[in-house]
Amino acid sequence: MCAKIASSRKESLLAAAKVLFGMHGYAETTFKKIAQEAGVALGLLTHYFGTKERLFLAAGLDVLHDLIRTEEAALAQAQTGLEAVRIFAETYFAFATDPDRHFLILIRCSPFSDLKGMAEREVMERDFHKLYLLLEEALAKGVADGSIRPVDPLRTSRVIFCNLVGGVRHHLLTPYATATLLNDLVDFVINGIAAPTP
Amino acid sequence: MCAKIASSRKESLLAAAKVLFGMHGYAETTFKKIAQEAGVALGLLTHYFGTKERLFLAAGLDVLHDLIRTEEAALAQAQTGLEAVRIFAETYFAFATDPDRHFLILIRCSPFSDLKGMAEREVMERDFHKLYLLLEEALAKGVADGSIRPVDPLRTSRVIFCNLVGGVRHHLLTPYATATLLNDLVDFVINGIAAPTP
Amino acid sequence: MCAKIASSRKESLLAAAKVLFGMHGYAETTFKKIAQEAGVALGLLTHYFGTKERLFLAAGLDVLHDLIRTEEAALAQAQTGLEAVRIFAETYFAFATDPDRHFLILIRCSPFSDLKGMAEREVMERDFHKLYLLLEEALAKGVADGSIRPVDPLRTSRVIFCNLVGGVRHHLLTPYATATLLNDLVDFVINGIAAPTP
Amino acid sequence: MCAKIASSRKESLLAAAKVLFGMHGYAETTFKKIAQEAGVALGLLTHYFGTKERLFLAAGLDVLHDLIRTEEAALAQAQTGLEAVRIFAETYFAFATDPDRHFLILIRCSPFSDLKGMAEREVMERDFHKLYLLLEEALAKGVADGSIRPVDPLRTSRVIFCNLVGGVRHHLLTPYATATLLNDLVDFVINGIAAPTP
DNA sequence: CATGAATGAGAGTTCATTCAT
DNA sequence: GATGAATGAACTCTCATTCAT
Repeated sequence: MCAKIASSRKESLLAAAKVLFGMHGYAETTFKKIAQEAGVALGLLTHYFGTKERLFLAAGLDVLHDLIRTEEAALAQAQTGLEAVRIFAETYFAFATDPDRHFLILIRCSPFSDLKGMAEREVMERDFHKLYLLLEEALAKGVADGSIRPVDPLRTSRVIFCNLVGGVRHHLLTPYATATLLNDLVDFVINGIAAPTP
Repeated sequence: MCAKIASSRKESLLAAAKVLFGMHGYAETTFKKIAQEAGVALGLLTHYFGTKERLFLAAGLDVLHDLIRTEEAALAQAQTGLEAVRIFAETYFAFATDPDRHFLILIRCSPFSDLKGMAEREVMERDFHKLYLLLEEALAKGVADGSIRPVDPLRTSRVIFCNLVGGVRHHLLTPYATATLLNDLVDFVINGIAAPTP
Repeated sequence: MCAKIASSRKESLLAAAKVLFGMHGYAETTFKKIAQEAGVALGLLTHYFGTKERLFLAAGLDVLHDLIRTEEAALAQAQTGLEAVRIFAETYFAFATDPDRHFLILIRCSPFSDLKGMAEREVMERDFHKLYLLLEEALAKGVADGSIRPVDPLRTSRVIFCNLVGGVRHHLLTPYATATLLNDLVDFVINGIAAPTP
Repeated sequence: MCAKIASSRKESLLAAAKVLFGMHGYAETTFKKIAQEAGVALGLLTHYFGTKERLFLAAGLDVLHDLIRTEEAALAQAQTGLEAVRIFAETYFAFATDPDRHFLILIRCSPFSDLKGMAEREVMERDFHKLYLLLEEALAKGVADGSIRPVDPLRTSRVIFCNLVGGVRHHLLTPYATATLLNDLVDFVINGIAAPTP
């Protein structure tokens, strides 16, 4: 029980960090606010996470790993490579738009974030790279099974990721997203890579 | 002469703000650093721009207006709608990757930025919207002149902008961009909307 | 056995405290560092010693009592009063420069230390006074046995202690000590008090 | 007048720092206490002195330079080398026991202090060395003019400084100083080096 | 217009001490 | 006895903003 209590305090802090960093960003989120939101003492933040930056990274990595696991589970259902790409994109958007997944924190500390000076940025970059690999594999598989045009998997994975990243940022941050934007992007991507039907 | 000196001081501050905000972000950039970079007195910042946020916005809007003017000039050369879309995308990327244009500041204060609490965010959103309109007009023109498939200009403009935004962030912020990414994106977009050739 | 374990834990803490307080001073030394250095649980510090100040004092007194016992044992060998004074000074310097004796902690919590606010300072002052008495007795003995000029034992003991304290601080803390300083001081003191040889 | 006001704020802080660092030591003295004692805003401490350590050093060096100037002025009156040594010692003690000179701060940040980790310790050590040189010169002069026994000036200067340092610490920090201690030390030193009178 | 000294609230972080287990 | 998670006051230092000159 001791372990459980300790664990729950740490988890409360991590959860509060995800919410507040996600909603208000790094600079606007203070230790005080996080501790109050989590309902625990201020000092526990340093106790468990060391520094603000490390907490930020921990919160982001937690969501990132969740996303990777979710993608892997979803991709297991795909029959063809083209189907895998569609599933990847749809799962990505579903995850990003589910408030309970706290994708916003990831927007703020991913390699796409504005935060440049972040120490241990490499950890985030390395783990984020795993997502690209999943997409690359799906593309290679589709080229092999004939469901996808003979494209370069590496270059095409980057092009597709631009669609995903742009879509999520439009949807979550701007007033410019149309109601169908995320669906339109999936269609745009699939049409762009699908093998021609004879 | 007196007015000229004052004006050059104000411009020095704005230029320094673009550089520093762009390189180090909002929170990391202080009045002191800006004043030192510009080589003028600290108090002039408040004198000319009021608050830090207003300076940030002024710097961002300056770049945004520059971008809009640049797009308008480039689009004047386009014959067909499809050509206009290509020019729009290429000009956007060329602007974003030209260090002298200080696009980075725009990344940090555009509606795609992580900064939510920004007052006067609407001003930025309103002016940014003009870019969307330019792209929408190009699409509508292309549909009309037959160079572009019969797509919905509004929805398609958002899809294309996702490609532009994702491309710029990949290129400027992450280690994942391939050497051909920006060209690949232009091709991907053009192929996705071009009218079929008989 | 249980008592032995407890005792060894307490002793580990005291030893670690001597080392760390001696090397880095009172403020720089934390409970965490001491517990880690000793390899025992953090809570045992309060358990055994109450407060940080009490631990500091305990560590200092331990070294002080060691010094007093060492002086007493050494003085037992002296034939004349003058010889006793010489032995006292030499023993003092030998003790202070032996790393295993942890004299540094004594420098930091003796009445010569900069630490003014120390509660229970009187305990330290009272026990430190015993050293002065040993030196006073040696001087009185020397005056009585004719080996020392007819000086006032009290006043002269203070003068001699100034030499000892100054010597130790030069040697341990500053870059100004010459290689022969401690020997020079013994000679200077002995020459200053020795009875003239006819 | 602008310069005068600014200067007086800075001087108030330095004066308050001397008093409080001297009375309560480095760790116990906080920015808040210094600013309150000086009657100025907290932020001015960083504004003028950068960090706490730099302020500490500035306060100590200010007193040290005052001491050096005082010694130099006093030594100008000396006829013989022996007289110069006596004047040096008497001036040192007079300075150290004058509350208006704030010698206590020097005790806490001189190379004889317990503070080891102090950055820029070398500055203090270098300037402190000038005192040793003054004493060495006096000794060399005395040896040359026959007022002092043929001693080694370097080694003897260190021995004498041990007397001064030990004397000041006894007087200022401990309850062991006799009423005549500082005079006794001057006599002890002079007797120890004076050339024998025929 | 121009300057930079002055302000003080608030930030992240440290740490002795407590106490439930 | 032994543990280390938990607490929160206090610390140093930052910085946008003000304002007298």
